[in-house]
Amino acid sequence: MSTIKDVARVAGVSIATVSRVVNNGPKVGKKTRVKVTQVMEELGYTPNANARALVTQKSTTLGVIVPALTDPFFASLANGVDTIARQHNMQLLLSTSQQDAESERAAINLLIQQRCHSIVMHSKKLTDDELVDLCEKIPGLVLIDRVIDVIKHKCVWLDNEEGGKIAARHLMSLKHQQVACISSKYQIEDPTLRLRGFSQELGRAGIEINSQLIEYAEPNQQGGEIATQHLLASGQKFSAIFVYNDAMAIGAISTLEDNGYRVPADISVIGFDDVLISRYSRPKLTTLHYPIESMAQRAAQLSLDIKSKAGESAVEGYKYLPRLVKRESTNIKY
Amino acid sequence: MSTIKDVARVAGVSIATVSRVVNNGPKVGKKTRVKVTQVMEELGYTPNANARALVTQKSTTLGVIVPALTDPFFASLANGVDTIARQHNMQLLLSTSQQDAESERAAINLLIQQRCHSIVMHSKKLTDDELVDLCEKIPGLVLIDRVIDVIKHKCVWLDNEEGGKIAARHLMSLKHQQVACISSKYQIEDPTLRLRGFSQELGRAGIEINSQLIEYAEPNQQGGEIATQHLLASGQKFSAIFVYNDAMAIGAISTLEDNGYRVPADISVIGFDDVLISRYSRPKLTTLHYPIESMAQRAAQLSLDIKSKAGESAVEGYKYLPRLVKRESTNIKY
DNA sequence: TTGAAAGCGGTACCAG
DNA sequence: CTGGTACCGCTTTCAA
Repeated sequence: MSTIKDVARVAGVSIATVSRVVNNGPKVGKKTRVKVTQVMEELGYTPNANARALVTQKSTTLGVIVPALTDPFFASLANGVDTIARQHNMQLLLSTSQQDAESERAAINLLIQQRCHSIVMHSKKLTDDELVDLCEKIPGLVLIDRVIDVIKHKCVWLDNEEGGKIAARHLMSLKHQQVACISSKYQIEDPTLRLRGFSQELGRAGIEINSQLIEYAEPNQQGGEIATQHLLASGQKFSAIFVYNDAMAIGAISTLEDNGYRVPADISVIGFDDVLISRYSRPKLTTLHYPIESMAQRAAQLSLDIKSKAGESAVEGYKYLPRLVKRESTNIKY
Repeated sequence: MSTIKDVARVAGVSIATVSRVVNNGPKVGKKTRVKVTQVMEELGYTPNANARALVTQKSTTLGVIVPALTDPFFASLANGVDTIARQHNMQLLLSTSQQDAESERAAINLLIQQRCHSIVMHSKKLTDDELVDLCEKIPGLVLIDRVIDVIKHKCVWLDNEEGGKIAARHLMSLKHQQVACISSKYQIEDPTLRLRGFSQELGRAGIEINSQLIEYAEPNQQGGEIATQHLLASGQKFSAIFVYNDAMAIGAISTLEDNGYRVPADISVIGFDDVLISRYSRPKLTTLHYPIESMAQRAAQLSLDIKSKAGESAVEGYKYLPRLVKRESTNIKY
């Protein structure tokens, strides 16, 4: 791989001049510029980003930390960050965090080693304190899908509680009175907030959720199936189910139909997230759109902005609202 | 961010010594080692990967080039590479190529700038010649989902033709005689090979595909729907459809059912790829598993191996076979 | 066992 | 407009 020196030697100029040409610097004679450019071509010269980063103390790399890419939700998140990265001629440096605190720490350390100054991190396992510390060390660190009050201005998150409320209003507008819920057995923030918003909003209309109609299960399709079996077995009546996420919702629908219930004719089902599969399911799933890709773009932009506006207080975190996507799995109760 | 010099100064040793400690180098007094380690902690010192890469001419980064991450197929590919990267304490450097030749070139150039020596590339737009040239320039470049004869040893690909044959055998074993095909309107290699294998194998059994029963459409759900409408409208009889990919297959099923046909009771449908949605569809899709994640791991490993065994001829490319995954969308013809 | 010093490939300032 | 040169942070001989 040829270096700037090679180019300089062959072109018969100094490395300083080559550097100017490479960076479109001013004050380079036209002739010289042409000559140097030509030699660069000949030699297939490409500047070494490491050397550049070293001397300029800038990185052309945008870091992302997600649990894994196999989950389409996180793939979309990474994709959103990539969109912004491309706009700035930067590249994604990806670190996966495998759902445990230690990996999350390792992931961020690797990014620090690479002197990646802008990072979008999805962290569920590190404590608030640890994240606050990290934010101090890395000014360009932005958290996504999480809010921590003291560093709100570096957070981009979804209002899960409002999502629950929207779902509740939707079902009520469809005249449903007896509703069931399927939540995640992992009592992290998201499911708790969604459920809380949901029941609060129902409560405001005088509807109380029968606690026998709340099931907790693995947040995947099978979990949805099992939870639905329990719901059915409970003997309680219900005309609609609010499900923690789309995968579970699809599992729920499948169990419902296997048991002779039509969706949405007999029972309405509403999911959450609006991931790819919700569009492919039959009936197509009514769900709450989680605008993760926009959020990721916003987070990436925020991370980049912090750097440029260092010191200014203009940069703000951002709360997103889920949006109801009415498809086919919910209907008015007869 | 503190540097090696800071550590050296505070610890009262030379930077050479600090470097030795960092790299677990030999010949460091125990006391010194402890002292230095402690100072590193205090200062929160992290070695600068750029500086290291510069002097060692090695990269701790594994490059991946895919069209985009939104497609779960490519997300899985990236994930496979990440798995290997993690095993080697490396990180993913991701460049997206947006489906056009120019972006693919740009993507790889960015990786070259970063002096990323191991790269797994999914390229459909660059010409064979261009890729062969690139392979020469970048020894660690490995192609995935593509074979080029001269550089076969740097390719990891799927035998699409065999996939078509397997599908054909499966449908024949189910007694289907009149089969339809839905292919992609983009006549790149994959659909062509799948279709060729499929019809060849049928041909061996004396079954010819009625050319009116071959439809070409956009390779997505909607394309599958439209193609199926055409098939139905043609008035031709058929009891099974071999579909180019799962998204189209799901579209096909949906149109079939909308028109009163039961899948698989009336018509069997077989897809290709075995992406996430095929497990979520109703009926669950019978399809050909495309082991993209294993393939990606293999490609990444290959890329890494090339570097270490430079010069040796041991490294070989690898052809993968798709595997039939029998689920619910195909059944014996009555 | 430790330190001094020569780079790795660039950038940017200062002279000329 | 161009060249000389002092670093950027680190690894790696070579001596001590």
